[in-house]
Amino acid sequence: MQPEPPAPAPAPAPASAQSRPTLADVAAHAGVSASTASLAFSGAGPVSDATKQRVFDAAAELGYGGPDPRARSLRRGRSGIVGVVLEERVRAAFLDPVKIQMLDGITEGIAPLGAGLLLLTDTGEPGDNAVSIESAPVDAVVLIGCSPRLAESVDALRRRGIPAVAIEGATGDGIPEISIDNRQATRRGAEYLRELGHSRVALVTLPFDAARTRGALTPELERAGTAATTLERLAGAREVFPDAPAQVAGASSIEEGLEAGRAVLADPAARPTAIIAQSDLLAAGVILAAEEYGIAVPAELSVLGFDGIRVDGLQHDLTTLAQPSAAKGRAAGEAVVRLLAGEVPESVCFTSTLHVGDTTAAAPR
Amino acid sequence: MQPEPPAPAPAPAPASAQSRPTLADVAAHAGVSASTASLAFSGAGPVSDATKQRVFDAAAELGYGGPDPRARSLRRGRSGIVGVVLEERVRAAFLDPVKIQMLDGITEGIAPLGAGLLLLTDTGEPGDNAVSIESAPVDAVVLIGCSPRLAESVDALRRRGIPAVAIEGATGDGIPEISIDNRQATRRGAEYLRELGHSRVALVTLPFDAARTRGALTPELERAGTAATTLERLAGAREVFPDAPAQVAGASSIEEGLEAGRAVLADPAARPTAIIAQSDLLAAGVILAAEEYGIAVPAELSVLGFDGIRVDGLQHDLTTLAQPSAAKGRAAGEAVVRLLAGEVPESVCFTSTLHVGDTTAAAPR
DNA sequence: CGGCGTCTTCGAATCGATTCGGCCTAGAAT
DNA sequence: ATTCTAGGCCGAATCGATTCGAAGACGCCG
Repeated sequence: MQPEPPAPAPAPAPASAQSRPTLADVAAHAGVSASTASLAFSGAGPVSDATKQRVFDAAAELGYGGPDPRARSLRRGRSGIVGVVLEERVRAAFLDPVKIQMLDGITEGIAPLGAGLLLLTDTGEPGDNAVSIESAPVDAVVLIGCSPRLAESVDALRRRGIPAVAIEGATGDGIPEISIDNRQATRRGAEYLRELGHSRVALVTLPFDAARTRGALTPELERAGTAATTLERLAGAREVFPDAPAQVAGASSIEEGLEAGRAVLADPAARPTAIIAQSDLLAAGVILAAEEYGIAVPAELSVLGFDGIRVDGLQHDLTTLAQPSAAKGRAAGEAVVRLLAGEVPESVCFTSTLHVGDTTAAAPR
Repeated sequence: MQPEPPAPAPAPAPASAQSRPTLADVAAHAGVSASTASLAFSGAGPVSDATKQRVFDAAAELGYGGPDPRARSLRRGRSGIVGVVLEERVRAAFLDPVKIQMLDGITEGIAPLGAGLLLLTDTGEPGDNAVSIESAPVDAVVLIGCSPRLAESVDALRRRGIPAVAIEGATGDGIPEISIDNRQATRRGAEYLRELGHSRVALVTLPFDAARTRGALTPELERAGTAATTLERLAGAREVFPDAPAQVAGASSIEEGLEAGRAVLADPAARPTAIIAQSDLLAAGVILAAEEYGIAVPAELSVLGFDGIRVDGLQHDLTTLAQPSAAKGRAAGEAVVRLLAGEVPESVCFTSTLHVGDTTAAAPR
């Protein structure tokens, strides 16, 4: 045996490699063709165990970390990533338990895909090299509470042939939509309050527009409103209490509910006997406001929420319209799976159920 | 003018296309080379406005939705995606305000990259085609509170040459780490309590292990603990109160804090005068437990938290060790940016500040 | 001992875009 | 009028892996 002085590298150290080894390098090192090495890694084709082992050994020796996902996704035409488009900044979305439950449901729904979730925000400008909704390596996207502004992005998605599913957002473009019966549910809740004898009812609503204008609801704001969910729930309440005054909150949070609640309850003379809040967090805030004023809930004031989340720390069992948030997310995820399988999932409208807790009671005489 | 029966498609409709048009198709349609079309889209090279316009027109006509991000990322070697590795399931992570603030900070930190955030969970098995931490098209990853189990994943990252940053998790592998002074901060808080005259102090801690074992802290559990943060904060408290009993919560939530608080405060005889909770949510739960027992906070019981978040709905200004969560996230994001720029960012250890609210007071005589 | 079937392995084309060096042409300078 | 300069555009190689049809080897059966 002769020495081999020109041998580039001994073996264990990937010293010679300027850059990372590729599948081809591994194949060469293992003495097989690139195709065989590929088969070995993907586990698909028929490869003898011996060969497979040889390939893995070579990979280990070269410090090869597996096939490059970029190349793989180019060739396969799939990236294994599902985009989630939020209309707010990440922080805002994550503060809303309903959105979180939906996100969780989505992850559950797309689990069979083994796909990752890419967070995208729908904030105009696709910067220089930014990964926006228009240029993200996603196999499909879930639009959450999408605004009208999304229209062009939706268009881009269609051009790129990326299937989409919308949650709580009418895109009306052949995109399957997952929604709930906002209007009917609220009406049912309102009817329940009427049955309890309430007639002086006030509303605390979610924002109407992107500017999150706060304060008493004005006809102008109501007309200019773009938030579909807010409008639908409002309409449902108005079907029962056409003249109920409404206070608009700036977001769905206890803090905002507290503020709105203070505004509504400030004047003892004009005090309602029941408040319909458009979310549980708002309702929780309203209850705190009532406590501040020494108003007993539900004896003196009934409070109705919406969502059916467990408000961490609230000492009441909120009467609320429980919507299946996680199920919505799961349905969206499953719709994505079907879309990617070439099927055409239908839109789904979930039903909310009235959960009677201890925050509503017969109207005080 | 004659009718054109055999004409495949007029122009606007991409009817003839079996599959989606590619850049090459657009280039051909515009009468330029593929390279020129590419330059036009990327906006980089010198292309006359006229040519550029011709390319865009052709694209519009063909219904071309822009360069395929998969191919682009293969060629460019970057995907524009940053992975965030959470050790829990998505839902769990999103329920923790601290994590959310960090996520938000991360998005802020990596903003100059224009990159998207890919949510990854570190749950063992990289399923068949799953996009796991081992095979995701990410340019870099942020490890959040990573457990020892992550070791092999970290190894895979190194092999694949993917830079990583760790938040609150000792990886000790040349990975820059963003952390806070858990131990010293807790010690400072404990010292403050001692100065107030407290000596009967109990602890309510975060989980020690992945199983989230609840209950009174046993020496075995303490020894087997793998959660660095929990252990550090515990050590800090023990420096001042070596014999303080500890109750372990199953997670950082008000609910868990409430339960732990009940356990600690159940026996009137063995009641402490102060409780050091390892998170604000736990502290909030403890306060609720105190209220249940009719124990006045802070007159009869002082409660110290950790994190400095605003607990939505809590009627107290919590005395707490405020950590800069968002700043931590931002620092991690910035570290990622630097890593991708080829620099070597250093580890950063943030300092928490003692915020004195209205939940601590001198120890009752 | 030869034909045939099966299990492996290999070649070569392909996915879609980017990029670098070179070539061409028009305008400017002398 | 000729040469120089520079802006524009094109060709061809490349990124790294996957995939399908075909070729090779081996064992079995007649």
